[in-house]
This record gives sequence, C-alpha cells and structure tokens, in this order.
Amino acid sequence: MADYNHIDIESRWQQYWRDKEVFKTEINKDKPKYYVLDMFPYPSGAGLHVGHPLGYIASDIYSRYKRQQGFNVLHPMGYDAYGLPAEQYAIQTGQHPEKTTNDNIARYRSQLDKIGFSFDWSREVRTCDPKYYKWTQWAFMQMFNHYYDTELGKARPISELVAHLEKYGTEGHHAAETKEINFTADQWNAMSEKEQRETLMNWRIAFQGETMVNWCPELGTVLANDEVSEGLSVRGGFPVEQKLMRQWCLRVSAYAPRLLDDLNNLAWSDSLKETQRNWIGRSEGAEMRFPVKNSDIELEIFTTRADTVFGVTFMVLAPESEYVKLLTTPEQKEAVDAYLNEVKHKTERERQIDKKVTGVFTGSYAINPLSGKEIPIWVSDYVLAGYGTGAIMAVPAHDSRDYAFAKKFNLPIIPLIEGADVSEESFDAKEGIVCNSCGPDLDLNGLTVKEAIAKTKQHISEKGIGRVKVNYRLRDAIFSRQRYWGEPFPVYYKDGIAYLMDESALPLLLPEVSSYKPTADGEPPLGRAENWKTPEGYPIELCTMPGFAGSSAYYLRYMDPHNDEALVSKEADEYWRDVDLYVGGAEHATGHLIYSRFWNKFLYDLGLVVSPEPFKKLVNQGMIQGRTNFVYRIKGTNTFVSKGLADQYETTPIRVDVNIVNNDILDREAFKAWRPYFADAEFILEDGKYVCGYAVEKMSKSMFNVVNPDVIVEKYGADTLRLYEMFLGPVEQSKPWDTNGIDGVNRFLRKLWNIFSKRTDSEQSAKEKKIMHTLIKKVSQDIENFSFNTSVAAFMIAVNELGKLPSVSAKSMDEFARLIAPFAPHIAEEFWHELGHEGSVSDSEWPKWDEEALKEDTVKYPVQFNGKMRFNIEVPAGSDKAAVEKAALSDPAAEKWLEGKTPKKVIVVPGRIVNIVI
RNA sequence: GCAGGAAUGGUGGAAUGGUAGACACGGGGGACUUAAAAUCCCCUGGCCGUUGAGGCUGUGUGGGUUCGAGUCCCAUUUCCUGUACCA
Repeated sequence: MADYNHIDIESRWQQYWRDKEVFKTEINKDKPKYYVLDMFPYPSGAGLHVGHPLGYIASDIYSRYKRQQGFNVLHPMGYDAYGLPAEQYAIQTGQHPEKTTNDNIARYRSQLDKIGFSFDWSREVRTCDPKYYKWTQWAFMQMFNHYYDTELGKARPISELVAHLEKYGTEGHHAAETKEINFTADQWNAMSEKEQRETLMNWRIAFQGETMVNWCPELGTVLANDEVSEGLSVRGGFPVEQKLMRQWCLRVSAYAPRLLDDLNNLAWSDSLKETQRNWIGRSEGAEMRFPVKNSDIELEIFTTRADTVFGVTFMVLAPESEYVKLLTTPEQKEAVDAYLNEVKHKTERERQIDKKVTGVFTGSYAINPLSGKEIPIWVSDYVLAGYGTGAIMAVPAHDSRDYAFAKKFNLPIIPLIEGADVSEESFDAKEGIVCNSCGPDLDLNGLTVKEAIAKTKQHISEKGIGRVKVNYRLRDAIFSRQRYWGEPFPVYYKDGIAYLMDESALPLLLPEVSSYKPTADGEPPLGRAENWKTPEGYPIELCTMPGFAGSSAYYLRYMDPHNDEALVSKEADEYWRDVDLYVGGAEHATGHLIYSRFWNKFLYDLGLVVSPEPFKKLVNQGMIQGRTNFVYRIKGTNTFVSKGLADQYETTPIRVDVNIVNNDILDREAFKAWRPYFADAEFILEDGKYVCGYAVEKMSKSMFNVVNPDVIVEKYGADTLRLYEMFLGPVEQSKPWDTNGIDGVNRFLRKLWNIFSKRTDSEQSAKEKKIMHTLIKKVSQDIENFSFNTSVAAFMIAVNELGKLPSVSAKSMDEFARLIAPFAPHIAEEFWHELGHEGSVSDSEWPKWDEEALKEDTVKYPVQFNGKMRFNIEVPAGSDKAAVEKAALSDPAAEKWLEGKTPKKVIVVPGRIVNIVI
C-alpha cells in the first residue's frame, strides 16, 4: 500500500457515500429506530469555523455507532434560514435575502461535506422554503383556532369555548386568559361579530394583544424576552425600550406548569433543566385583596410572604397599572402625571442602570385587611406591570426593595421577626420566629415563618380576603416581527379585525418588495409589497413571524420532509416519535428549547404527535474558544521582540493572525506580507525564532484567531479533524482551539495506516486478541458515556501496543476498522474495502468484546500500609481474600513495613487493593 | 443578589472512594542521516538524594468522614455560565 493520502481517500469515499446513497434513511419497522439530531445552523456569511462542527462530530459518531449496532438511525440536517443578518445585509446592499441565504447555505454545505458527516441530505429542510413554512403557518392557524383549558390541562378548539360562552357566558369556563373578564351568555350573544372576535383574543393560544413589548428602534422591530439581554438586543447590542403595541402572541404561559413538570422526565443536564426552571419561575404564594379607603375598589396583590401582612406599611402600583388613574386624588394628579411621564421616557436600559429609587404618592389609602390599619398607596417603577397583578404590598422590614423605598420616602418600617435588626438593612431571609403580628382575628406571633405563611393562607381563604395562587415568570411569546425576512402570517383584516385565511391559501408566499426598509410611515417592509391583499381585496398582515417559528417543529418535519398533506404523517410520527439524542448549544435554553417544547405539547394536545416531549436526551456541547496569538512591538518602533525577551522592553502587544503562526512560532515572512505597515518590520529573536504570546478569547474575525475547518481538512484530513476535535476534551466542556496538538492525532492515523499495510493472514494471537478486546470494551463504553476524548486515547494506546507486536493479523484490522468507523469513517472505509468487504463499513456490525480474552492468569494487587502505597504483589486469578492477605503479609517486602508489629486490620478489596493497618 | 458548574504539571486533559497526572502537545536527550525533514527509542509534577537505590511532598484554601479522599460532607476563595427590581 502507498502512504496515507487523506486527500485521495476522503474524496473517494465521500463520493461513494453520495453515489450509493449510503445514509438515506427510510422507515423500517423491522429495526428499532434511533433519532440523532443536531441543532440546525443559521447560515451566516462568515462560514463555519472549527468550533461549529464540534457537536456535529459528536452526534455523527454516536449515530454511526448506533447504526452499526443495528438501529435504523435518522440523522438529518437543515438550515434555520430566516434571520436578521441576511435582512440587514439586504438593507445595506439591496441584495435579496434569499440570494444571500442561498449563497451562505451553499458554502456551509461544502464545508460540512468535507468533514464526512453521515447526514441524510434527502431530508434537508430550510425554514425559508415555502414547502416548509407552509407548516409553520399551518401550526399558527391551529393555535389561533384553539384555547387552553386549564382544568383539563390541554388545548381545545376555540369553537368549544364559543359554545360555552353562548350557553353560560364566562361563568365556569377554564380557559387560560390574558386578563379576567366576565359577561353573561346574553351579553355574549348580543355582541357584534367584531366584538366577539376581539373578545376571543383573550383566550386564543395565538392571539393579538396590547402588550408591553421590547421595542428596538435601531432594528425597527419587536424582540422576544430571550432576544434581549441587559436592556440591549442580543443581535447588534442596540438599546431596547418598552412600548405598548398590538402584537401577535403565543400563550406559552398557559403551558408553564407542564413545561416545568415534564422537565423531570428528561435526560438533560441538571444545569440546563435548572435554567429552564428559573426561566419558567414558578412561585407559590397568595393573592390578596386590599380594600381602598372610601371607595369600592379593591387592590389585588400577589405575595410569597403572606406571613408579613402585618408589616405592610404602604402599597405600590406599577406606573402602567390601570389603578393609577383611578386612585390618584385631584391634589396629587399633577405630581403623578409628571412621574408617569418621566418613567415613560426611560428606556429599559436606563431603568436598570440607575437604580435610583423614585416614586410618587397617589393620595389614596388602602386598608390592611388583617390589621385594619390605613396605608398609603404609591406609584413606582420598581414594581413591574407584567408580573403578578402590577401592584404589591410593601413590607419594608423584610424586602430590600421596599426597604429602600421606605427609607427614601420616610415610610414606617415594622420588623416582624424576633431579633431582626432592620436599622441598616432589611431582613430578607425566610426564617425566624414571627412577632408583632397579631390582629383582630389572626395571631401569628411565635410561629416560624413557614407556619405563619400556611396559617395566613388558610385564614385569607376562609375569610374570602384572598386565595392561594401559583404564579409563573414565564411570559407569553411575542410572535410578530416588523421585518421582511420571515414567514408571512396567513391573516387578513376586515374592518380592522384579524381573520385567518383558508388553509388552501397555504403556503402564503413571501412577496417581493422594492426595499427591505420600513416604509416612510413606519410600517413593516411588507407594507411596500404590491397587491398584498386577499382576492377579495382585504389587506394582509404586514408583520412576519420570528426566528423561533420555523425552528420550533423542524425535528418533526425531518421525519417526513416531503409530505404535502401534513406536517408529518401519522405513520412517520409513530415510527420516529421523538428525538433520542439532541446535540446543541446551551444558549438556546430559554429560547428555542422552551418554544419547541411548547409547540410540541400543543401538537400533542391536538393528537397530531405521539410524544409529549420532543427531545429525550440532550447534550450541550461546549464552545470552542479562540487562541489568539500576540506579537510585541517596542513602543515607537517597528521592531518586534520575541515573547521571552518582551519584559526587557516597553512593548505593545498586537494580535496577529493565528494562520501565520505555527506552534507559537511566527512565520516572519508571512507577517511582513500580512499588513503593508509591517513590511519593513524588524525582529529581536530568541534561539533564532520569534515566539508569540497567546490568550484565550472568543473565536472571531476581529481577534484574528479564526481557524477554518477547510484548512485543517486540506492539510491533515477530515479524519484527523474529527479525531482531534474529540480528543481536545469532553464534548460538554468549553475549551480553546489549539492547532498545536493536531500532529499527534495525525501521527496516530499514519501509524495505524502502516500497521494496516503490514497486516498478515496469520491467526490473531492471544496478545493481539487481548489488545483488541480491551479496545472494543473501552470504546463501546466510552461512546455510551459520550466520552469521546478517552476513546481516542484508547485507540492510540492500542496502536502503540499493536505496533510492538511482530505481526498483526487481518482479523484485528477488521475489528479496528469497524471500531474506528464512527470516528474516522474515511480511513475505516478504505480498510474495510481493502479487506475485501462489500458495502459501507457503516453497515458493518459493531464488534462485541469477549470477557474471556481479557482474563489474566494472575491479578496484581497494590499493597498499602496505613493507606500509603508500598509494593505490589501478584496472586493467581480467582484467589480469595484470605489468600490475597496471606500473600501480601508473606511477601518479603512486607517485613520492612511491618516493623515487627502485628497488623491491626487487613483490608482486601477484590481486584483492587490490599491495605494493611498497623 | 440568586441559581448552576468548574478549579489537577509548561499546555489540553485522564483517574467505578483504592498505585494521581492515562493519552497527547510542548521541552530535554539519543538513534538513523553528509545534512535536514520524516521516523524510532529514552526522560519529563516539585523537592532531597542516588547516578541501575530510595525518600518526602503534591489535585485552589481550611476543616471533617474513612483503613484509604482529586473524588464524599462542611466552610472558604477565585473563575465561568445563566438570570435579575419576579414581591
């Protein structure tokens, strides 16, 4: 055989896989299914860097392994093709986002192909493809046509709710709602169609609502909560402000209890589950009504600290609360209006940065329902309109925010826990013995906080002052985007009221527009589309759907990607069911992974999918960071000093392209050619070399530390890249990319190649068999545990050991080819065919290890004295504890450590260790 | 602030409570070669010692449980990730 030539081998086998459609998957009821999914990428203009394929390589190894184990493996790939960067590029250049997107997809595809993945490309989906987004639009229509029954805990057709309203009005319905409204059947029946449709928005799962939204003026669009971080847009980092707008929303909040409970059944990492639990944010408390003095208004509040009602010294309304208007007295009106105005002009960012305590008194008083005391009602922006009821009872002694407010406005502070010192700060901990809490019909003094909460809850329910209530932090998802590059809504407006189009109108194609900017009067880009009307002339919705719309059910579409009749056929869904293994980044914890679960549960309620959860097991691959190289320029010169000598000069570190640095040694000629102003650079060397410094940073163009997988594949081959990415460390862990170590992996493949070339037809010797079966066992177990770095190490050990043998049999090489096929499929395929097999090695059977072959004649025991390792003994296999103990004590080396004493105790752990206690 | 995770050589990282540092990179030495590359062999946590001995010490820090702790428990520091006026 010739030398190992990765270019020839890899292109040949990739061609073979394409020609023979080796990875095309069909339903096969004779085989168990296994569904391995990667989070599909957004094809950005920058292309892939070496960090992106990490998860894809891991999932590819796993799916090839499962396939060799006899599973029918579904392993698809596609593109999350709608997104902001393509649209912004379109605004700048006028190029259609579809063109940009297609170009980027082509580039991604060619990069992915070079790595040798076992994707079934016949199932590719693109979210911007009308055949695909037809089903995104269709799902939206189903959500529009359903409401959520909180008692049954599932979605039901809106027609059933309408039937209830016609008969009973709102009395006794259990629909999850935007806000509580009440009317009788007669009132409902008397409503006009327009009124009825507007009212139903209160219950539909996809509904239009006036909500406070995250409005990003720079991007000209609304953003979902997970698209905003610290008051800035995640994409672009532009300021985001709060604005009241009429938007499409999805009633995700209705599913909060199920989204929370079902987490327990998932094989996800604890940290990811915890992130979702926090995001859903269940809190158990009480809802309580505080009557307003001289009025029949009652203020409803939510609290988790029912035990502190006796310490309520004032109440606070959110500025947006509708009670503000009702409770402001004429004398206070001017001050309140001024305050509201001031708050309105603050952005979310400003609100968060300056945590100045502000507020204003409404002039009204409420009555504490337990103590009967009068308490003033204030307005402040530290109370959020969107959580609970938009009003709070303030307990300054035991809540730090209320404390700050009370201090600023000189409101009384009553401590309620024995021994709590509230002269400097509030006592927030939920512990201690309650005091100062005795009213006309309730005495909490002497109880623990926990007991007091329970007793108060019971009391207020009995007295009808309030009720036990569970609140969730999870908000409804805002589903409109004022953008062009997204799915159009199958919605038109008649008399200003939204109507769904007929299903036969699907897919509703995204129209062409003359420009991708908002229109002059501030409408979304679709406002420029000509003839954006139904045949009857009704205007069509101008917003498009957000990015998560298309990515929420794509895993279902892969099961049956070409079906024109349904999102997924019953047959395909019942066979493939759910994703067995999902690999992707943890950054989707509170976005995609919530929305997808919600979407799946909705379809599950409708009986359209059989699995209540989409992703059984989930692995979060870590991020690959960049390893930036630095050169050190002596200040005021164009002379660069090597790292080891840099501290002798006053230098400025400058980032240098990692691609002109090898093992931290700078390629000086390439450096001079890199930038014109370095052309006449001079160097101060150490040992004739220029050594660069390094730091770990995010991999990005601006840091000059991007490593392109294409370059690695060309130089070393895809098999080397695959093995090396796995060898770097655990898949779940973030780590810097360092090309330096890659030679070791490449060396291993060449050694393997040489051993293969010299194989003989002789029998597999016992020694060989032992090496191979140790390897089979180790690799099999490691793959199951997703511990690919240690598998790669095991391969290296095996090759080193095989290399020491006088000869290696073809049988061992046969086993080796099958074992390494998931990791390095190209070289494995080459071996497989050299060995005379037909078909792909990915269809070969996964080898099983033989415990017999691993057995030793003797067992080695480390002998410890008082836990300190001293010497080793060897005993025949199968020796019992007494025999091992005897062998240890009678070993000549034991005498020295026993020092003539009798051991107090001897511990023998079979197969492990002997510890002698003296 | 809260929640979750992590901390092991010069570097990436191995270690079902049982000989810490597998495997690899880097470094040092040697073989082959006119030379270089490639390849192969040996050494490589620290300290003391020896120069075919050996010993001590060592997994962020301080305690604890155990015959035995990198691993379990408590406290603490630092770092990373997520989240944050959520009442």
